[in-house]
Amino acid sequence: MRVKVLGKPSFQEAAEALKRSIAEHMVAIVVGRCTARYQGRSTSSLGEGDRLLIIKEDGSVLLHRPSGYSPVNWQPSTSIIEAIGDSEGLRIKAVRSRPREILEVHFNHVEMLVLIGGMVDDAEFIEYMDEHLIRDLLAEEPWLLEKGLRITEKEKAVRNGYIDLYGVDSKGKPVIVELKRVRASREAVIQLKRYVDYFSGELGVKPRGILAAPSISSDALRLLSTLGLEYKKISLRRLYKRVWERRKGGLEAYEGKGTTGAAADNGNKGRKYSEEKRGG
Amino acid sequence: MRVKVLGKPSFQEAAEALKRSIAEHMVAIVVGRCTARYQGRSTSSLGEGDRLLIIKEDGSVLLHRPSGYSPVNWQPSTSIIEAIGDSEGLRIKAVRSRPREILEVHFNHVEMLVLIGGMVDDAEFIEYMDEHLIRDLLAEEPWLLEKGLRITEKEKAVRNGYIDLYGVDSKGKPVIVELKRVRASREAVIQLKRYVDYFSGELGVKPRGILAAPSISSDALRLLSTLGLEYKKISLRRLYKRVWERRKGGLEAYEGKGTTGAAADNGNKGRKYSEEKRGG
DNA sequence: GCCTTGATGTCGCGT
DNA sequence: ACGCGACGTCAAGGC
Repeated sequence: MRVKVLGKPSFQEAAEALKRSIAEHMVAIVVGRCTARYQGRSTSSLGEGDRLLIIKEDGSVLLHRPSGYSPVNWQPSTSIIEAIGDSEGLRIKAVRSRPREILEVHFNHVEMLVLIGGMVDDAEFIEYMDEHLIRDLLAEEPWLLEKGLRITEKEKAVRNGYIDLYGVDSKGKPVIVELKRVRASREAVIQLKRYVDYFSGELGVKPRGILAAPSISSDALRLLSTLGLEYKKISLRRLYKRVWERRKGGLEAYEGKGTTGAAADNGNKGRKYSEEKRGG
Repeated sequence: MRVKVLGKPSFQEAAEALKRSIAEHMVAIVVGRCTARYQGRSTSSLGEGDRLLIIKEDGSVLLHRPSGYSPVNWQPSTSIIEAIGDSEGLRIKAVRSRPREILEVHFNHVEMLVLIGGMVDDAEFIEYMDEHLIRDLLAEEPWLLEKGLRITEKEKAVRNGYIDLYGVDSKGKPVIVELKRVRASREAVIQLKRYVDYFSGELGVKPRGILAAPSISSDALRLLSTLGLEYKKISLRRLYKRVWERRKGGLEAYEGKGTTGAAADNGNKGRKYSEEKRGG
């Protein structure tokens, strides 16, 4: 990591440094006073204020105000970036082709410029208990959802979208499970309804529809019963514990999806889960 | 704006500086090598790498990798932040109470620390052509949507949600308009269907359902016709031009919603639009 | 490329 | 606080 700091550079100096930094895929931070204009999917204009502009290695551009989580203006990684410095100020223009979007940031004061080269970050980001992992666990251990339930397919593609879990209950009735890792809203109910409708129409059989979530809004629950669907409460904490036990127990790897490094797809997409334990 | 830069500070120095910066609501940037752990709504762990940590005035925490739009880990503004520096490293812990979330970032190398005090940013952020503005324009000038259409209500609350525009067509038939600023997908069609169904059931009258959007996916269009609903293409560019003309023409203010500064709610929420011009 | 879904989504508004 | 919908959502995965 090589860091270079320019304090109160001239606009020309700043522009030159930025150009080099962009060409060499460095990370640049501009601290100063600016305005911004955006045109593309929407149109916005931002008055003058003190901000933080970050240009990343891949050309992502983030303009941050002194407060708040989200950038006030930005450009995703696919953008082409220009920096122009003249007597009037430092202009940074980031253009994206598809969709066509232009972000222009105009600094009339640059307090500081930081250039960072050679940042190395190959590390794996592991996320536990995303929906994917919950789905895999419940596919392997469907009794956590309901006694006697047998799951035959995960992420089953249907015309309408994707069914999280599909299977058969103890009485031989088909079951569609829609999974949410957060409180279920009306939207989730509607999503489930869609899949159930598809099956009713396509196969002539009305399957049970189960919405599995840690909690559900009262409105959603009401709608659910109106539509003849079911709610099954799940405990993320309990599922997480179960995943952890499995990993310790040396069963199959439940590593969670890594954004970098080895993926943990255990490749049993079409596998049938024949044995149903009654260990609950 | 006061900026202070510490190059390769000791962990203790860095922690002290950060504590001060947090207490005084400054903006701080840490450049260095770190790992991170998060636990709360989800759980994640991030291996060692070179990153950018930003702590804002309101206590927002953003941990950015050298690439990509979104932070790899973060904490929104409501968090309480601790900084501890010892021989092993610099630890930053950001805790949020509701929901309970903890983010810990552990730097084993600090390349640079930047502290920025007194950032001033009161500027207004103006966004043109969000859905709200389009809705207001079309409510005022419904002939842009269809000749003879009369809009009686905006954002009409019904059991199912909110109808963007509600009115009556030239033949006296009720019309429900669902508006999308972006390409309409199947979801939008389903949303519209819901409202139409509500009206059919509740009032015993089947209204026309119009999906107004700049474009529509082929699947969504197919579904739309199956359901007996209509698609009306709108041109954002044209609408934008119209808004601009109105503003220039000195009609009512169409300022777009400002996140800071004066809001532009022209307060005609329940207003009826009696006159229908046939100027199209 | 289009389409669909998930997300620690975030944000803003209304009740 | 919850509920709900928009977002320049972003990002990933299928086709």
